[in-house]
Amino acid sequence: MDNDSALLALAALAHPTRLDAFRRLVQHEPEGLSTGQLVEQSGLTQSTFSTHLAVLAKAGLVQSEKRGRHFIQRADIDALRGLMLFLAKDCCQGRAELCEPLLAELACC
Amino acid sequence: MDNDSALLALAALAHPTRLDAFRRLVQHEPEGLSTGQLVEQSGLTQSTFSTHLAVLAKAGLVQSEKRGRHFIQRADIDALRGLMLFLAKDCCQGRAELCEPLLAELACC
DNA sequence: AATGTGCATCGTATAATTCCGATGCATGGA
DNA sequence: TCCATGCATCGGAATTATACGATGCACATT
Repeated sequence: MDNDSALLALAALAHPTRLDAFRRLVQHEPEGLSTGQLVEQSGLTQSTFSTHLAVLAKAGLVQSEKRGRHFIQRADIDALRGLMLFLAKDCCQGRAELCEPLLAELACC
Repeated sequence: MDNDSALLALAALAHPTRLDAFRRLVQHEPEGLSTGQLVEQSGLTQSTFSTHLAVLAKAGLVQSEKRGRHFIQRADIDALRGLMLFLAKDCCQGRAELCEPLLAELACC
């Protein structure tokens, strides 16, 4: 993941509605959720939520698959992983001692 | 790190100038960099950069320490770690299989 | 005490984001 | 074929972010 992609991903997640939707999608991997279900839970208008979804999609964090009349939205775990690796590089490059506590905490899951 | 703090941190990093400054500060841990050095490299006005720095500080990602007439800025690695753990929880909660590749890639550093 | 340096903050102009209703398009069912 | 559903997209209004110059304050030097 390059700098621009990371910026897109960070901006996409830096909004309550989008962060919430993304988390819900991750929790519903790998089945995904329909756009309607996400809209309903968000409390926003369908059109408003649709633009939020487009931001997540443009950042590569969410991918949609057409299933009949519905769209199934799915979180792209690889993209999340890419973002985390990008952030990790910031603190790990040449200085592993900064990241070891992170690895220790991650190991618990 | 709770949801609101994560949103602040994500928004703080979701800007080219701030992401760049934060990365430079991480690379200069633990000595830090003076505000002036950061301003000079950013190519922006001192006042503009100062507001960016305030955003990072409000998000807890950067802490400043007064040293004479200068301010030494330092990246808060714990805050970065907190953000990464927050993101990791999204993909690891109850589903470790999603995170194992992440751990494998992080292990290299 | 007087001056210069380093930074925060205020005021303001411009750009971007966010939100909604309205509209349009494609699909599935009557 | 005709209608209803699910979603994207357009247009516009309100809010927020971004950038700058000007100003003010604190500290160090002279």
